[in-house]
Amino acid sequence: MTPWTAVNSEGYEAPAALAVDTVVLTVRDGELLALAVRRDDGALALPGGFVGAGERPEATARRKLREKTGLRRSYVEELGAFADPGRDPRGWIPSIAHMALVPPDTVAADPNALWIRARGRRRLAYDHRAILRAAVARMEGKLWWSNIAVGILPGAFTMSEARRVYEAVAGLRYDGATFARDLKGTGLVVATGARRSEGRGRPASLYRFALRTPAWGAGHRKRVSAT
Amino acid sequence: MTPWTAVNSEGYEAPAALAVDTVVLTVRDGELLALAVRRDDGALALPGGFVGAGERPEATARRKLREKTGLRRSYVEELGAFADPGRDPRGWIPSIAHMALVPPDTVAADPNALWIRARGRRRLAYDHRAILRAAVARMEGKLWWSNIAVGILPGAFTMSEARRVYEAVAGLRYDGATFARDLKGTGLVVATGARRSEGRGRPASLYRFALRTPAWGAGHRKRVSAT
DNA sequence: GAAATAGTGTCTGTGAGACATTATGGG
DNA sequence: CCCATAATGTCTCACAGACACTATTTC
Repeated sequence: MTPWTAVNSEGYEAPAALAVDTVVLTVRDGELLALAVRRDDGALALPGGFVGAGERPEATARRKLREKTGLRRSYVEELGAFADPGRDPRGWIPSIAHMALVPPDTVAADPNALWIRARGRRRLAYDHRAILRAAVARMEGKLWWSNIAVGILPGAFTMSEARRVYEAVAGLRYDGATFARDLKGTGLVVATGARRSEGRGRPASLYRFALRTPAWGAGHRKRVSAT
Repeated sequence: MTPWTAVNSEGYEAPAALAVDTVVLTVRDGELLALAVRRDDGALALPGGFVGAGERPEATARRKLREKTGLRRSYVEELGAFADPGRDPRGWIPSIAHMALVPPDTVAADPNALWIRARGRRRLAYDHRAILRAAVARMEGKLWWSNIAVGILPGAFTMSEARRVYEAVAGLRYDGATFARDLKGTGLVVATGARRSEGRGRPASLYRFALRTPAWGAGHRKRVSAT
């Protein structure tokens, strides 16, 4: 295959296209999962596509996310640019990497899409393993300082549900009592007043995030260790 | 002026170019400063340029930094992509924004370059004010968790010098004794054993960063308030 | 009532912030 | 000698982590 090329109206070589690749993350059964797409040649890649002329890259990310999962209002944030020469064998194609967070019950609408372990060692096409690693690192770093988990947790959730998500993302175990105290202390969540019974045991109070848009909690001590 | 355009070999519209814009930061007289370049039309802009085919964007940033300041080995990190349509009137030109940190004695080699207040309200061309704001926010957020200040402080520095830089970046005042204790506690700096007399007062011990490459300190409490 | 899960109360170690005190130089 | 700055020591408050104990539900 001959690589794609482009020349601009000034006569200089230009990028052949601008791509967006998205790390779609969720938590299921205590594990951090990422969405991958099996290409025609069998290789796995992150969901992505080309930015259209006049389109914002985040809009491209949301468009592709909708195609693969059907979701319309997910948390999406930019990870950074991946533009090293040779990253895409098709030619000079910089990619703006994004990270999206989706609820655990999200089904892969695309038949070629599947969930893989975000911390696994699966091979991915292009430089997509580096992008995946960047997303996991970003997620770990921001978890306690923002309402980033809003994208994974449902509208109302129990402290135990939230704890399992936080544990999966951070790769740590938290004490239930301490976790609830600290998460409430961030000011990012509020009690709904409702309760939910989950099989055996005392019903749990339900909480929701005070904001469903990006926000930061008050200054709290960095979480470095856990039970 | 007619906008630049580009079409790739597949027949689709492509970006007219890939740009890099760099926020060059330093601290002088207790103030956080950024390098700006006066264009022919009189407007101020961040130093930047186009990424060459086969060039890594960070290499472009370093190349332009060298042209404007003569510096070769500065701390440079990526801020993110700025690619909204219409951000550049010349056409579809995404920009990979970078942040560079340079010592206070850096002179602007380019006669059109000047230092402006990073937190000031000067108008900048394109979307460069947004890029500048992103750089200041990144700097504030990372200061205590990394040796990012390595780019601004000289090879050997006193705790007072370091404190003035940290204060300018964070926009806060720190207690001298507490600052020294905490900075030493990060494990990012080591004492050289030498001392330096600065006019009146007891001579100060000199320190240097243990690493001059990007690194993170141990988990420490977030600095949210100060004296 | 037993088991399971939710939630409360409390103790402790650590570290940030503040500040008093001592040390050591220059004018 | 006086002043200025550096460095040390220490007190206190807040909070993370741990864990004992109570509460409320299902089986």
